[in-house]
Amino acid sequence: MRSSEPRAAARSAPTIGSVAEVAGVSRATVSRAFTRPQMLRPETVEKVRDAARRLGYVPNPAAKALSTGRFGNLAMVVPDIANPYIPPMISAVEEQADAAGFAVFLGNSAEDPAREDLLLRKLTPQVDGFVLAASRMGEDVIRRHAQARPLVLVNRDIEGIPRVLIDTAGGVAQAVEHLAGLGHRRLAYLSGPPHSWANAQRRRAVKRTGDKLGLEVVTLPARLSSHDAGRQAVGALLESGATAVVAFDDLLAQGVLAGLAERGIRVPGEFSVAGCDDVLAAQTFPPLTTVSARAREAGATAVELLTSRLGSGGGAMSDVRVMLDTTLVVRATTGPRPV
Amino acid sequence: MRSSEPRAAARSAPTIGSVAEVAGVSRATVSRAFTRPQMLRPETVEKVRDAARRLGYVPNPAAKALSTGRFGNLAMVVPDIANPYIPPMISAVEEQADAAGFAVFLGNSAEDPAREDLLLRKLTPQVDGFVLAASRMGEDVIRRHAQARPLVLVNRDIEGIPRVLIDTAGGVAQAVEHLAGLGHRRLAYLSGPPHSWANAQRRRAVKRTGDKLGLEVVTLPARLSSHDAGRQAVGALLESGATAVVAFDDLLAQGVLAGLAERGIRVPGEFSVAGCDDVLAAQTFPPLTTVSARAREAGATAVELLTSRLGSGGGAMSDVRVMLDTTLVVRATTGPRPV
DNA sequence: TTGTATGCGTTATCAC
DNA sequence: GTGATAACGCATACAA
Repeated sequence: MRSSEPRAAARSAPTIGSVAEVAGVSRATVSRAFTRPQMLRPETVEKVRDAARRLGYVPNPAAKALSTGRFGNLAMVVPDIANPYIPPMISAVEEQADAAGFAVFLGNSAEDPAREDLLLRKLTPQVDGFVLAASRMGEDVIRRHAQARPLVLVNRDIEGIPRVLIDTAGGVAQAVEHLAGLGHRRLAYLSGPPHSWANAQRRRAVKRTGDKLGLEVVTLPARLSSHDAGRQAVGALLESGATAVVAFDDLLAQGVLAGLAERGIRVPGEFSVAGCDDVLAAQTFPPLTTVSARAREAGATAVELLTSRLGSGGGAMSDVRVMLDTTLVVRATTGPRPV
Repeated sequence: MRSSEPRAAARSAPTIGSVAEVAGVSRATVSRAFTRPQMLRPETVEKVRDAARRLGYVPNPAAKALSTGRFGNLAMVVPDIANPYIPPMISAVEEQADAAGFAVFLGNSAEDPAREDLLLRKLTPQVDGFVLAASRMGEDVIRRHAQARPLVLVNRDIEGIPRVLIDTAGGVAQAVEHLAGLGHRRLAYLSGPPHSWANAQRRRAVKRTGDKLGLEVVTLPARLSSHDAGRQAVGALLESGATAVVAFDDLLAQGVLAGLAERGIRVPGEFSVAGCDDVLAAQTFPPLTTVSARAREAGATAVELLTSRLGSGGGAMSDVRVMLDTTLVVRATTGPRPV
């Protein structure tokens, strides 16, 4: 079956067989020396490891996977890698997975549910589990994938599927209270992606807290999370009569800042702006009041849930739902209501 | 060898055997229906594909890899996924790889050459090739890896290894000319990571162009590419007597803008700032004059090089070195020398 | 054009 | 404690 020339990829990499030969033992013994050393005499283990080291032997994961049905790989699928709250999460997932001995596939769905579904289908046969960040797929589709492989969701709340939720409701509520405390009476919420769990959560939190404090709350659509969308929303924002805005995320908030600056409206003197996710930190001008994100922790936690479940032989746990609290970080874009 | 319970990962996924059974053909025919349809009668192909579809058959990549020595996977390794010029590149790599039928592993070296080396070693046995962005590893180490697997570098210039270089020298030279044209006589270059090819290239371009135009050029170290590093460099910047700065990248430039704003120094009225990479677009205040990046194209090109080389049976081409030109994007942070 | 037989590198089940 | 050997799922020489 082998073509005439050596295979393209691994040309004559040492196999378990060559190690066995050099060590003067059987292939089975070599295998055991790595997977179950306690079954062997210590000196045998040493002998085998020595031979392996000399040959530069590395186990072939494809063969291992074929035999065990386990791959040593995870996949992380995200809606938009360019969104700044994603990379820290990826980074945390990668670190945590690496520490647990897993390599990580990355998939970018570009906010397209169909593409996300396809990605999962293609990745399934070579991963042990998935981390899905802010999945845009339908609940039924997610459930189907969860049946094929262990799967942990981040910022998507589906009962029965392990999930890590960054609970921005608390932080957003604090933002509303903060603005109310500064005397604002009419407040706008600038929406994010419509299918986003986070957006629904934040919108609700603004509304509820605003109602409680007797504020008027208007909700403005933005459709996308982007700088431009924020800038373009400024017109509607000013027409709404609000004196302060809570934006779905920092990108939108930054766009709003730019749009206000263009119109010569001073922040926070004439208008207050709060963001969410704390991804731009103090990088805006003025430094943005925002809600802390904990994206790194969310990623790390998701992998912990996944690997612990994989370790326990895939035994389904009861419903797991981890909430990560958030708090308001007051910087310099919020101030007293203009008089 | 199978343990009593079904394997953890793929429980009874349909195999080529089940498809063969349903379609009433041999397993070899099923295999050929997917890999070499032209060898079969069209109706046979149709019959097989039909059965496969009904069963939801997905080829097992581990078995395929074991048999062919090809994996259908690429790995992309980056120094720091949080650096905003990286995600667009990853995104492009992913798209292009996906289009060519490859899945993508992502590795984050955290700027650590040893970690990068380890990552590659662990990934090697399950990928067909690598894209290394701004690798921090030693040249000999890279060459060794390149011997094990086809490998394309981005922004790292090693003879004999295919590489895609974003040639910011041109854009940076334009920036210096632009500043000279505005009357600046003393100019600073704010450095980036010391082991970075891009940093060396940009520093040289500033120096050379400055010399040519009779400007005084001072080079300031920054060690890191970060907002804070830029802000902290402002003191040294002002002491240097320069009236304009070209920063290694936009992040540094943005930090400089913040540091200047803190001191009440107006941009571009009293000081001019230019960045590089165009990752913040118009998101700074004022919108940043910078050098275009083309990170997406670089990523896509790298994958093209890689897959074309893989397609051609791994036959080594002669030296490949793709340069992507850049140009200056003038926005609002550069202006006439203060009088 | 299609079927048969074999091997890819590993783990696991038996023997010894 | 260790050695044969049969899977795992697929691709391919070879036979028909």
